[in-house]
Amino acid sequence: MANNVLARKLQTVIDLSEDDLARIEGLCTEIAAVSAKRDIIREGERPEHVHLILEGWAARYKILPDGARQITAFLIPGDFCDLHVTILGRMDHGIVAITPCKVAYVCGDSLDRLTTECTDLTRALWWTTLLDEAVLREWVVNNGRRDAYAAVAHLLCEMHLRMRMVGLADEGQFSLPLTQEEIGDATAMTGVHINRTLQRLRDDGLIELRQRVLSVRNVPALRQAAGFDPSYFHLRRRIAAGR
Amino acid sequence: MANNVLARKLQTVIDLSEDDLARIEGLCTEIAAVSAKRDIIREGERPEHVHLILEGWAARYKILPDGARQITAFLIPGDFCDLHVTILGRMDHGIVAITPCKVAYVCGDSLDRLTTECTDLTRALWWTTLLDEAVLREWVVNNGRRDAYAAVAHLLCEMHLRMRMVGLADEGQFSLPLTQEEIGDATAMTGVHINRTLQRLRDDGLIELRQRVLSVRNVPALRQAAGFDPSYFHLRRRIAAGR
DNA sequence: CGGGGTGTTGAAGCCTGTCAACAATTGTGG
DNA sequence: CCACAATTGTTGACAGGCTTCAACACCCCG
Repeated sequence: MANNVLARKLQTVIDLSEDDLARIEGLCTEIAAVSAKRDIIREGERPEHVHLILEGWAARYKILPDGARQITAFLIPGDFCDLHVTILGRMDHGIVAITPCKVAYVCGDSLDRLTTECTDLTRALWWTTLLDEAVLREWVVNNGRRDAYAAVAHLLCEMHLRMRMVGLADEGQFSLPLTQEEIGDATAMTGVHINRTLQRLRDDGLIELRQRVLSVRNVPALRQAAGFDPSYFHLRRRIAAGR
Repeated sequence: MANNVLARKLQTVIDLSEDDLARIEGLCTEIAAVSAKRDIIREGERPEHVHLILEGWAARYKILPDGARQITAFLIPGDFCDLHVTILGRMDHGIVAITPCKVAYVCGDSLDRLTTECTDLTRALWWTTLLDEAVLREWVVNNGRRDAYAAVAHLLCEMHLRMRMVGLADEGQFSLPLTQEEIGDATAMTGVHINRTLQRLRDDGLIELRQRVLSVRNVPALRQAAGFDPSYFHLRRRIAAGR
């Protein structure tokens, strides 16, 4: 398994040559540490670099006029924060570190060079963007048509699969460093109701969640409760399976 | 103003040369008519062509296990249905024609040729994809943190601006061929509640909606009620303004 | 050891859903 | 062009899921 999280993620869709691996590694030379609750990028900024999460969790969010917060994505190692800014120019939302993070500052030029020289890698980067979009569509469904129980279950299924994709989950257990309030800001509910919902998921024997570690007790049952169908990830067969 | 809807849309972000216009026109040679309520593409399909809406409205949607439908996007003239399928391969959702539509079947090869030969046009196509993503983030917010009144208002603001971008709205008035049920499937509410919400918007003097034509009586007030900030469209200044 | 953030619990209220009936509009076939 | 059917819009009463508010327990960190 590759050393670099981004490489591990891309390997879920294409095979990488030694040269590819070296190029990816070469993108991640400038690294910064961001402490928890600090913004990695703020709305309105025009960042010069593209930010790539190497360690820790972060969240995309929007703040509404009344002060409410909606998280529109969780970012885990291997995820780009702002691949789109190279074209759109300006951030239309903020990104905050949930845990302490290590973030790579990828220079736009080296990305450009990569996209002209390696068509396979370029396709894989396109894929990450389109995957983000597919995940986002699923979040619309989550906030729209699923009740609390299914929505929370679906979020857990998604994060489980994504953590597995980058080798950060083993046997149905992985680090989930979210407060109930943060889960609520993602699924559009209050922390209080997330609390009650997690209790039901626990009581039903689907999960265990202690000390910020989630254990999925019963993958098929959790997926069923969530109505989770991993095909929107467009993965090779093996990885999409529960374990 | 360009004749082709896609060209009009792209002109909101870049200037197009005569050559560019001709190339865009050249993409739209094979055209099919799809009648209302027919699927343009079904979930699971692997379309050979990329579909581009030339006339009419369509909707991206997902069906949940219990049969509920969530619309994740409305597609209007100038919108691509499945630019992503060239990379992801398989549709993870369906697209249905809301009104009778004219759809261009764009051949993947001619798109590939365009992307290797015209860097500006390629950037503009990237932009359309990234814009779709920005809109999707706003829909997560809509289904999550906005109440019925603000959510419906926001949807109307969005569609108004998008229709203006392709020259299909004049002076705060445009064709909105949606049933209240369809608006409900987009904003995650029932048709009944959409009905009551639209009445409130009417009573408050913000809109008029008759015979599938929406008149925005008071653009600033509607935007205020929605918490609508057009900056997520990343447009040139003039177009983003209300009229 | 103390304090701030986080998790937990209960009671009350509101927004939206559900169901059902009817009105209005649109579409269709003769 | 009319008559009928089907879809869409409208209204009311009632139910329910989630929110709000508030108090308290817990836990980790300095």
